Order: sequence, then C-alpha cells, then structure tokens
Amino acid sequence: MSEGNKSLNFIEHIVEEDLANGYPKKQLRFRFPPEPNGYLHIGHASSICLNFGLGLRYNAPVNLRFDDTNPVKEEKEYVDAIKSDVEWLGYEWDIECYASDYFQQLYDWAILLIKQGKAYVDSQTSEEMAKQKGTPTEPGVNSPFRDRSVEENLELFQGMKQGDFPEGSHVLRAKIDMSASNMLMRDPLMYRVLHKAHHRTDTDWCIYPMYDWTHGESDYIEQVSHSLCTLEFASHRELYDWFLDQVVDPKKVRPKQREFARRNLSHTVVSKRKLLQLVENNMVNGWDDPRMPTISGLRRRGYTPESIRNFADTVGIAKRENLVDVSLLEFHVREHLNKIAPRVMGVLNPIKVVITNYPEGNTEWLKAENNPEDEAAGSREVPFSRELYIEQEDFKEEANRKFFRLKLGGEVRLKNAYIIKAESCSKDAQGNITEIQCTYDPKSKSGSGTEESLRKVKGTLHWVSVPHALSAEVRLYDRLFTDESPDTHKDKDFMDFINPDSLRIITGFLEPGLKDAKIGERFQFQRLGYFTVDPDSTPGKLVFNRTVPLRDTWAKIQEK
RNA sequence: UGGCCUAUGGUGUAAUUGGCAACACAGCUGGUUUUGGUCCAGUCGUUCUAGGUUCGAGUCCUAGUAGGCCAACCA
Repeated sequence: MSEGNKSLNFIEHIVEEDLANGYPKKQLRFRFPPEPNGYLHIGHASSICLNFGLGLRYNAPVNLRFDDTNPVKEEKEYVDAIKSDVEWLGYEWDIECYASDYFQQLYDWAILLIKQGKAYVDSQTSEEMAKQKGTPTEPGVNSPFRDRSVEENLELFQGMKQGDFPEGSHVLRAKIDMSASNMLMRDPLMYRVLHKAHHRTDTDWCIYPMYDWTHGESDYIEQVSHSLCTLEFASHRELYDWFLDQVVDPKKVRPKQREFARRNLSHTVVSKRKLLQLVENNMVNGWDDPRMPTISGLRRRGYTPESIRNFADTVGIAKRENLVDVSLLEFHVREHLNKIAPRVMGVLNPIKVVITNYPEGNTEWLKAENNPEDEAAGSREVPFSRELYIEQEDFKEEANRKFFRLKLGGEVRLKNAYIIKAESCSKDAQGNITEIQCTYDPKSKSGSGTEESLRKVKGTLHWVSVPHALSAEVRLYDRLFTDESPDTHKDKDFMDFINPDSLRIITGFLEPGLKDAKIGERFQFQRLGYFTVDPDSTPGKLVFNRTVPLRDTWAKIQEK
C-alpha cells in the first residue's frame, strides 16, 4: 500500500490533529460498516481503502461490522459476499461484528432513556407522525402520546418486544425537539415493531432498532475512535452525538463521526438500489456480471485488487461532488496487468492467410517471449504453418502510408515469425475478402540473427496457425451506460441510457498453449487487450472476458 | 421559505495552514519499439463572482452566485 510522504487527505488531517492534541495513538480504531443487503461496489472500495488504509497507516485495528438492523432486506448471502470481497481486496479486519450482537445492550439503554423521560412510545400511524413532523421550513408539533408516563411507556415497550402488538401499531421515539431546525432531531424513531426473522437472531426480537440509534452506540461499544461515513449522513451527526451523550462514560473512547463524499464513477451507477434493479430486471447476469461496478463484477472482469487499491488511492477523498472518469480505473488495471500478464496471440476477427511458398503440412515451433516487461517470465513456443489467421482489420487491398499493416504488394512482420508480403486476395460473390495469398521470406525468421531477420518493416501483426488454433468463446464488454452520468438526469431514468452493445460474444482463435489456462488467469492478447478466464469455462470450452482493451492510438488516428 | 455542506486545469486530488498553485489521468507533439502496447521527452490548461483585511489571499472576513443534502416504521 502506498503511504510514506504522500500528502494527507482531510480525514488524515483530522486524525493527525487529534494526535497532536494528545489523543493516544493506541486508542485509534476504525470500522467498515456495510449493510448486508447487496453486493459491495467500487464506491465501497473507496471506503474500504480509506478505513483499512487508516488502520495500516496508524497500525490501528479495523472492525468489519455488519449493520444488520433491517431483517426485511438483509441476508446471509450478502454477508458472505462482503467478507470475501474485503478479503480479496487484500485487507484483514480485526473483529467481525454485527449490530445485531448489540440488540440486548441497545434495548437496555432504551429502557434507561424511557426511565429518564427521554424516550416514549408513540401509537400513531406513520402518516399521522409524518404530518406532525413539519417541513424543513415549518416546525413540527408534539405527538399526543409524547407525555405518557414512564410506567406506561415501559409496559408498552416491553409488550412491543414480546410481540404483543402488530407491526405499525407502536414505535419508540426519542423525546428531543419537534421544532428543531434539523428534521432528524424532531423526536426520531428508535424502534419499530417487525415480526420478521433475522438472519442471525432469528425470531428472538419483535422490535428492531433504527440506524441512528444503532450506529453511534455500536461505534461506542466497539470503542471506534473515528467513524467515517458519506456526506448524506452529515445532518445525522447531531443526533449521533445526542444519542452518545445519553450513554457515554467519559473514561471511555467517544467515537467521532466525520463525513466524506461518495465516489461516483462515470458511465455507471454506484448505488446498491440501482444495481439491484439491474439484476432484477435481467439487464445483467447477476451481481458479479463483469459489466457491473461491483467488486465481484470487477474481479470477474479481470481486475486485480492492486489496481483497485491504486485507483482508490489516486482518486483520494474529499467533501465535494465528483464524477471520476472510468478511464482512470482502466489506466490502473492496464498499468498493473502490463507488468504481470503473460502475452499470448489470439485472433478475434479472423481472415485466412495462405503462405504460398511455405511447404504444405509443415509445422514449425517458434520461440515467443512471454512478457517484454518481465524477463523472468521466460518464453514459450507457438506453432507456425502454411495457413494462418490474422485480423480482418489488419489487411487492406490498398491503403496510404499511415497504414502500417498488410496491403497488396506490402510487407509486414508476423510477430515472432517471418516477414510476409501480400501478393493477392480472393473474394466471394459479395466482394468480401475471403483469403489473402502471401509469400514469406524464409531467411527473415525472428531471432535468427540473419541480415534479413533484422530488416525493419513498419508493421508487426499477431497471428494464429489455422490447424493448431484453439477456439474459445470471447466476451467483449463495453460500458454499461451510454451516458457518463446516467442517474443524474431530472427528466430521464437511468435505465434509458443502458448501452445495448455492452456485451458482444464472439468466437476467437487462440494459440494452442492456452488450452490449460485456469479460471481467473489473466493474459494480454497482443495488440488487443487484457483477457481473463471466466468461471463459465468448462474443460472442453474456454470462455474469456475482455478486461480492458489496450490503448489504441491507431483508432484515434483513424477518427481524423 | 429554514438548516447544514461544498466550490482549485477537461476529470480527480494537493498546496509546509497567509508566502513562486502541484501530482495523476485525459488531450496534443515528437522519440524508442518485432505489440500503433509499454517506455522516454515535451506541451496545453486552474483558484466561482464582487468587495474587504494584509507587504502578501486558493487559504481569513462580508455579500452574492451555483451545486448537493435534509420531511422512510431504510441504511
């Protein structure tokens, strides 16, 4: 992880300031608090990197806490997925915690508040309470149940807990101030009745605590020093502090909530609710579809944990609205894969080349470097024969000097092999080119050291021997949305911007050595991009996902 | 109509806390290259507006403008 003398973000400045003011470094503790109601996405990765990065920087523990107070939406499946995502990103949490572990303590504290006259049972409908709540510009009015006796409150609250009342009949509210300018302080709900089984406490509880009552107290129970959350919780801070005030022991650590802006990524949505919508409407094939900005989707797409961490690190953290361009994410995955991915040859859009002066039936095994960025990666052998596939885009009958590829009468180097010259081509009835006839220079073999082999020819093409080619399914992914910020249009739904061509499935022809490729292995298909073996692969049929194409300056030249 | 938050190149973040506005990405030029990749060199371009304090303001003050958040028995 990159630390050292890098400049600090504003959260680190806050910690540094606390330390400078005498805050004991030993008391530093952070937490990552996901709700297990969906899969983690790239935005969570930023939060994970922030919290665990702080833990690493200050050698402080970081808890993984599941904020599981709503059994209606939460499931164990999500808990397991979240744990494996955090681990995959390369982080180790100190304690695995659950807000549900604190239900009894929270309940006991609630009794205390009732006894102190700071909480009461309200027996109105949610509509009635909403009406009394007022608006941001008008104060609310007190509930008619606000002044129930402590005894009555205690009895009702116990009844709620035991399941004596139906859902919606009663709630427990904190007695604060119905005219507060902060709407959250207008007697916020602490508990609601819910006759639902919880993934951990089963049917033990018929009441469940609300977020505001739970979160700060959980931080306090765990003795978290700095509780970091996103900007929309800024106005919750006042309530966070009020709830803490009711229970805090001055001898213990008092957690401090601070807020940062969530990261938005261009050409996608970063919201569990919207991602769930994509899954449920079958716009993608599940949470780990490689087009999804989820951690599991990026993993399946071929991203490395390092690349995601580096991305989070360079993007940084601040308090203003933002829209990070995906090209930055793509830069980081290319940067890492360039160093570690073995190079191979694969043709995705084939056209046949026949080398007319090459002996029929002959096969030569040619040496090919595995990674020019890493000498230790060694080399392998690839078969060469009379009939080859090259990319259709790499041949034109006629072209100008800017086209460094194969054209009639022109020469080109076949990577790791020979220099060939295009002599003629055949076409079908529609005029489509079906085959290119070439001749090769037998003395130009790569690495042979001959004068001919050292000749400079402008273009180098990748290729695959037709009789040896391994065919595989190749999934080409593009951005999921055509708009850079699909969910910020007032008049349009984000679903209107779905890219209809976000997935193209083709058959590719690969060098035969790839037949033993394992799921999750990553390769650079030379001149094309980075690809990884998808879990859908079977022993007889490989499936490759394109992680990201190589930078393509030729495409830019062509645009002009 | 109220409260809170934010404003620095196209994008994202810095600025020793009042002292020459920098880093990365993207863009553009060139060089190297058996990947039009990588790598190398260069280049473009920034403090929302108006006042004020100060020898000096991105930073402090005032006013304005723009954007975001806040009225779920969600988190």
